[in-house]
Amino acid sequence: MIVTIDPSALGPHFEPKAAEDKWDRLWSEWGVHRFDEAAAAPAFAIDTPPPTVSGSLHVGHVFSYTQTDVLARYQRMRGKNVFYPMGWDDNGLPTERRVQNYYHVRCESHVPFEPGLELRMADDAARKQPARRISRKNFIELCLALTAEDEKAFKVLWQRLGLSVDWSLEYSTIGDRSRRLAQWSFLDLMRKGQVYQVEAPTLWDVDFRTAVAQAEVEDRPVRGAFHKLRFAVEGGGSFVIATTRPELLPACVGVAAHPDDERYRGLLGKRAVTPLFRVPVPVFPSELVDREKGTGILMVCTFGDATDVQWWREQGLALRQVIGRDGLLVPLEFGSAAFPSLDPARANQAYGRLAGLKLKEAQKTIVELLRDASASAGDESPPLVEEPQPLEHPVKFYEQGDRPLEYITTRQWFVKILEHKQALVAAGERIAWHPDFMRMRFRNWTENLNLDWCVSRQRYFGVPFPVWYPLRADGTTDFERPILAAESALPVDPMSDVPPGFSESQRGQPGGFSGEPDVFDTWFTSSLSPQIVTGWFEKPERHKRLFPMELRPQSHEIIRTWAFYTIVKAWLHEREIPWRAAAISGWVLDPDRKKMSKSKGNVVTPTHIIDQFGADAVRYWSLAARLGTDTAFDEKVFAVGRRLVMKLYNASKYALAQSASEGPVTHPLDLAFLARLAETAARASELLDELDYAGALDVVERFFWSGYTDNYLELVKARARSESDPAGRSSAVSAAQTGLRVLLRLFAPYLPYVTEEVWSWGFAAATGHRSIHRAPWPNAEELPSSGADAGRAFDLACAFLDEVRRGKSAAGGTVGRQLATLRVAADASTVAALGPCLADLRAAARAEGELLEARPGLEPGTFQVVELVLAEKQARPEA
RNA sequence: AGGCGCGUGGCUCAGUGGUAGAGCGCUUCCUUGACACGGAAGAGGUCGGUGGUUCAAUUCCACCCGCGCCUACCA
Repeated sequence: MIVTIDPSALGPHFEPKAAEDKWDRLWSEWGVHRFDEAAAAPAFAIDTPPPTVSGSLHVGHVFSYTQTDVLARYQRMRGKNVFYPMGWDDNGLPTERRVQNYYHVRCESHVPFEPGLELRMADDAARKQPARRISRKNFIELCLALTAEDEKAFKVLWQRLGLSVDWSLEYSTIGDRSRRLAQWSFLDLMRKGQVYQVEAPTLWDVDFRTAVAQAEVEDRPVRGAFHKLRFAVEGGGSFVIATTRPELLPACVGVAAHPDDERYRGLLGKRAVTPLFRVPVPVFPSELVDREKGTGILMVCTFGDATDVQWWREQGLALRQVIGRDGLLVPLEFGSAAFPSLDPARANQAYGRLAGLKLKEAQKTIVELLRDASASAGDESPPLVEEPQPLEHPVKFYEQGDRPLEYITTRQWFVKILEHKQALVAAGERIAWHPDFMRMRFRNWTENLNLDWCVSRQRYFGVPFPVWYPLRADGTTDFERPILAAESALPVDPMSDVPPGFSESQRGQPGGFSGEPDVFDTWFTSSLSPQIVTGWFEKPERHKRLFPMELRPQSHEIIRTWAFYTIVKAWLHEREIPWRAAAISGWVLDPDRKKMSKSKGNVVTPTHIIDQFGADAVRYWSLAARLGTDTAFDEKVFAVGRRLVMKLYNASKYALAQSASEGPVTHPLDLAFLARLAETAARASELLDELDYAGALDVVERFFWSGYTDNYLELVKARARSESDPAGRSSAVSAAQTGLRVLLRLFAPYLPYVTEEVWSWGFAAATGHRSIHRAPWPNAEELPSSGADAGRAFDLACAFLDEVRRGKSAAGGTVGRQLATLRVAADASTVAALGPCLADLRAAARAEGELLEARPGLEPGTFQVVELVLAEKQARPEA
């Protein structure tokens, strides 16, 4: 197959923007990226990460999403029916925060709904006023409006990058379908007994006023101080504990020491008496106490940390919750059964100073109180033993929060995961992680779980629980008998919808009902992305066909959240893994090797980079980076990508400008070239099958530069326009174009625009595949079978040319310089092997005569310039 | 503190049980007929350190050092 085009009709350079606009339009028109519901071809389903649209766009998005796209495009060319959806993760706190800031509003559940409320972005003047209070329904409307805008911006970027997403499969995690499926998931988990609600100490963010899950917690180093407090012992004596949280002293319900610690053995079983509040608390032994830390004996409070919760449970200690949901110390009265004190009047006086304070203020105040008490107690037994000693220690924060998390007793819904630990670890082992060591992240996290999954959030913009509660005759809520929504009614909002068998007038009335005000953790919905896209119970046939999905691409920091919860859901609902393979991408780092993030202000926006270098070049940068590897942002790599695009464009222009009569590839050099190309294609396919797109790109690119443009095209240039050797000419042109046809397809997943552009010049019509992206991936059948070392003649010719170029350069000549004399030595087998290629070698070297002479002793395949004489410089003949 | 990953030319990164690779940058040269948004040639590395296994180690093993990430660490 020989195609001849008129190169003068083409511009000197590839124009990315024009090509991108044109092909985006045509691909959409032709449905190139559509999943075919009816096709018999095997499906390849990709569980794309729905990006959080309220974040800002940056090059990190470009990076990982392009890496997914290249695999989608490859599979499509392999003939797979590629299922490549895109979703938007819009529900959750980031959106709430963005809406609050953008419109300067706050959501309050009791504020009545204002129909038709329209707000604009708040200006400076508006921001000086207190935030406007609006209803939950209005607030959600604003969230939806703003995320719709954000989603548009993302979609524009995805399209500019050439992501071959099937946009007919677009979804969002707050959309009707996602809400219905999330609520259905909840009902299914209820049915299976995998979800429960309990009133218990839970990780709580006092600013957002919501519970959070273990996965959303991170440690941050915080400056604090050890305070040494003296406790009295009932019956006489005293001891000193060390604490970083003296403000929890009123919540102290016990004292713990190590059972083998000689210093405190005598105290075990007695009761200690707290300073200031004079509350007697039990002293008990625990192996968990670190004898080296502090004074080796500590106070147990409700609740300072996770160990306090554990001791409280194990020892059956009293509950004295002093921290409120808002992070302020709650008002309370000592002297009752819950707050016994040997001196209630004094305790109440002390606590009176603390109630209503923020934690930090409370700490300051209590230290003052202790100091005063110490002054009046004299040297004998001061409650505050010495001045606080500063230290830095890790403290748990909600990852989006600003103040430390507290354990606060609230009623929350949990999904059982602890009892499935082993099964979940086993499920993780069945997934092919790329790179493989990422499976360790999953295993470590899963094995070390110590809390069930808290799925309820006291927030607004999220998927509501499909649950109501009956109200007793006395108006109290009966949480033990939740009323579940009917499956056919989903999605429901219990705050505005009415449970079966009730009427709206009974809302909040004794004997009536109340809606569950909480929403799901956003991961509760996001973890259903495979079910959302495949259709699950709505489209059981399609779900069966696509689930488990083939591929989940995502980055490593959300293995413990998104990957983990998705595996949890697949297991709990269907005893299945959600996908067969996970491709874990790295991060984009700024040039100083810091992770790019909006908060650091080091974000590079992708749009101007695409304007400057073109989408293909930007894709090249993303695709040269291997899975799991972080990459520093470096504009030079975009330039390299652009260079490749230009080279591909120009080499194609040249190859397609050749003409010859149709004829088979017969020349040994051409056959050898195609043999090496066949090996390259085979190797690239192997690597892509292992998801190693970067390795495949490296292989293809190397062959393109060095094999195709630097050497092969130079070697056959003369023969390809020979008037005297029509068969040789046909062979050369045919091989050069076959090579191009293969290389273009090998590059197509990486550089979709330039390859499509070139393909359209002639190959589209000649092959009958109007888009290269639906053309078959190069396979062994279309290239001459490569026997053992079938490519040797090509390697030798390249090595010869290399040696001649070196010799010319050393002699002060340039590549194109004619040679008066050229004699090159090689061993006899090499000379013999190159016999049929001599004419090509002469032309490429710009030399006459025999060129090659056999010399014993030389390594086969190596060449040695014996004599090289530059010809006189000739004026170029006028054209 | 544990786990994982990384340490290769100035920079970014491939790679391999048998005399070190690429791109960028650098030096020199070239507007030759696909390409100056290009091309040719060249300089540049005791492959983090110390031991071990081996005929042979940058590659395998052990230990150590440095960096990064994940997890744990709130008394």
